[in-house]
This record gives sequence, C-alpha cells and structure tokens, in this order.
Amino acid sequence: MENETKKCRILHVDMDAFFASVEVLRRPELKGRPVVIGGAGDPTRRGVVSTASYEARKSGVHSAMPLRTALKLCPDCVFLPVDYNEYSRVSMRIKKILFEISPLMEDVGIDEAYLDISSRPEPPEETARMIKERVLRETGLTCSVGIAPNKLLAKMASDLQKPDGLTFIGMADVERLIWPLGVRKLQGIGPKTEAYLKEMGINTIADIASKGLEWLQDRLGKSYGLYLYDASRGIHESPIVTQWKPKSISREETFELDVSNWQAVARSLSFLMRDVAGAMREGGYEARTVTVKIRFEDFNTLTRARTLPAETDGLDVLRKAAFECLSRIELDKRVRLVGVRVTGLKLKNEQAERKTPPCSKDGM
DNA sequence: TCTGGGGTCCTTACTCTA
DNA sequence: TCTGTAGAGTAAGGACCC
Repeated sequence: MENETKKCRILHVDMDAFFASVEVLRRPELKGRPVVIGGAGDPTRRGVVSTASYEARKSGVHSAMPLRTALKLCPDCVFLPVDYNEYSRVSMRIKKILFEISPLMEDVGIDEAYLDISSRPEPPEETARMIKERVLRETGLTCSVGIAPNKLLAKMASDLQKPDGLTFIGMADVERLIWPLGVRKLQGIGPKTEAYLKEMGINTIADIASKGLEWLQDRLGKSYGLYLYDASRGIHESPIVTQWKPKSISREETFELDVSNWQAVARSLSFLMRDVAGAMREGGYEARTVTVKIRFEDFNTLTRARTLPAETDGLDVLRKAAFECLSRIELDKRVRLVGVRVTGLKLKNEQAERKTPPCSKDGM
C-alpha cells in the first residue's frame, strides 16, 4: 500500500464552481443563494451557463445550458455576467500558490491545474492538504484535489468528491472506484460517443474494460479505441506540460438575432479579423492559414479555409483571405454566427531559425 | 424556444509530387 | 515512359474540453 502511495505523484486541483464562488466572494450577500454566471448575465438574451453555484445545480442548472432554460428551471437564480478579468486575476493568485508548491505545473484552463509533486518530501495527501489550506487562506475559495499515478485518474479523483474534496486513487482502486461510473465520466467521452456506446449496450466504464482492444478499435477507430481500452483500465501516459504555445487564435460572434444581409456578416467578419490580428500581434505571432466559419439559423455550420504562401500578421492580407473564404459560402439562409480562425502560427522572432529545414519528426 | 466562445485533436477526402 | 502508390499538405467537418 505504501508503495502504491509513492507512485501517486500527480495531483489535479479543481476549483469548486469557480466563477460563481469568485462572485460570491465579492458579493457576500449572495452566499447560500443560487447563482448562475453566463453570457451578459441577462437570461432573456442568447447565452449559456458558464458556471452554476451548487445551490443552482440543485434546480438542475448546469454549465453549457442555455440561460433561458436555466431561468425556467430556477426563476429565483441570480444571473450575473462573466467577468473574465476578475476570474483571471484570482486564477493567477491560485496558480502562483501551486507553482510555489511544485514548478512542475500544467495549467489547464482558468480553474484547474495538474501538479507533479515527485520532488516534494512529504506524502501526497499532506501536499494536497497544504494546497487546499493555502488556497482557502489566501483567496477564500475551496478546491477539490485528486491524487493518482497519472493525470487521467487524478482528474477523475478530484471529480469524485466535490466540493472541497480530497480523493486518492491508486491503480488498485480502479476496479472499485472507476469501473462502476458511467462512460461520460471518462475524459474524451462526450454526448455523441456516450449515445453510440449505449446503443451497443455499453453504459459503464467496466463495460468498456470488458471489451477487447480489437472490438473497440473496429467500432471507434484505431487511436480512439486504444485510448478507451487503456483509459478504462486507468492507464494513461501523458506528461505534465509546463509550457504551452497556442496553435490557433480565433474569434466568433453569435448575433443577437439571426441576420440575412451580407453586409452585416461582412462587417462582423471584418471586426473579428481585426481582433484576431490584434491578438496575433500582442503575442508576436504570424499565421499562414485563415479559416472562416458560418453557422446558419438551422445550426448547419460551414467552414472555408485559405492557406497563404507565407506567414503574415498583416491585417490587409489576412482580411483579404478571410473575405475570399466568405465568398465561397452561399449565404442562402439567415446567419447565426460568424467566426474567423488563424492557424499555422509562428513566432515572429523564430523566423531566422526556420531557414534550416525542420527535422523530420520535430517539424510536425 | 433552445444550443457561447476559445481552444485541441482526430478522421476523411482530395490533390500534388516523388 | 507509363502507371500505381505512398506520403505530405491542405481542406472540411466533427467531437470534445473548460
């Protein structure tokens, strides 16, 4: 058992109902009330729930739910707009605490992180308790921590007891703690795959683990089948990634009301492209491919892409490419959303390095 | 009546080239 | 020289995550 504990050096730290908790922190009068954070904070307008407090969740409100639906389920809920700047500020304080405890930290979004605590002298549970205590003392917020031998299990562990939980999962616990869970609890299984698996009589993670590798690969593809085969057994070799570079930058806009005139779409695209170009310059990036996305009123979504002869951060060139993409889409229905994305990113000051041909593997 | 925004990764199809 | 094919690059769409 002690040996097993020693192998569990990955922590997953997940803030509890993060956005809602930050709002309650600065408006103590909301404590104990059902709070929903999402969109512009107006449940009569388009938008979805970003975070619901645990009180709101009791009414069936959950993230990604349309605000209008949330209002119907919970008319007493307090609806607030998303204040990303404030959450980022609090998030940075939390990440600083985690980094001090172990610099082998992987940032996963605004409210969670993985930590490799191999270098810590004390037992993992003690490190986890230290984290929870410092985060609470220095920010007033609670978090749930999972301890496991790998990232996959650590994340599942932190999810097992929420809020304010501390859960340990060793490889020996997989059968008892993981197998009874529904397939959706496995990272990488979303609503589509869940429905597909259900059709084949697979409802729990144990059901996945009962299938052979070939069986899974035949039905779900080689790479995904292998992932599920391993993951259902708690096997997942994925390193802690401490440095991250974006692969794409995008902006999109859902119109308050679907639009049918081309000018409105073009105006929005032009605005979004300028925003993307601004973000590129801020990060010092140039891009090679521009992709335009159009979502129609029936939710049918089309994309068109143009790859340029060379990377650029020139707004005129990028905008021209974006409009060329737009011209290839027939706007015969009302448009709900316009988006633009740039990929093939390269740091501007990396240009000199690129003169030597990339080595076959690292070049990918 | 619904279904955001900013990302990543994967699959499939197609084209070009060696 | 012709043809078949493998691999790279590109394009489009889809699933998933927070």
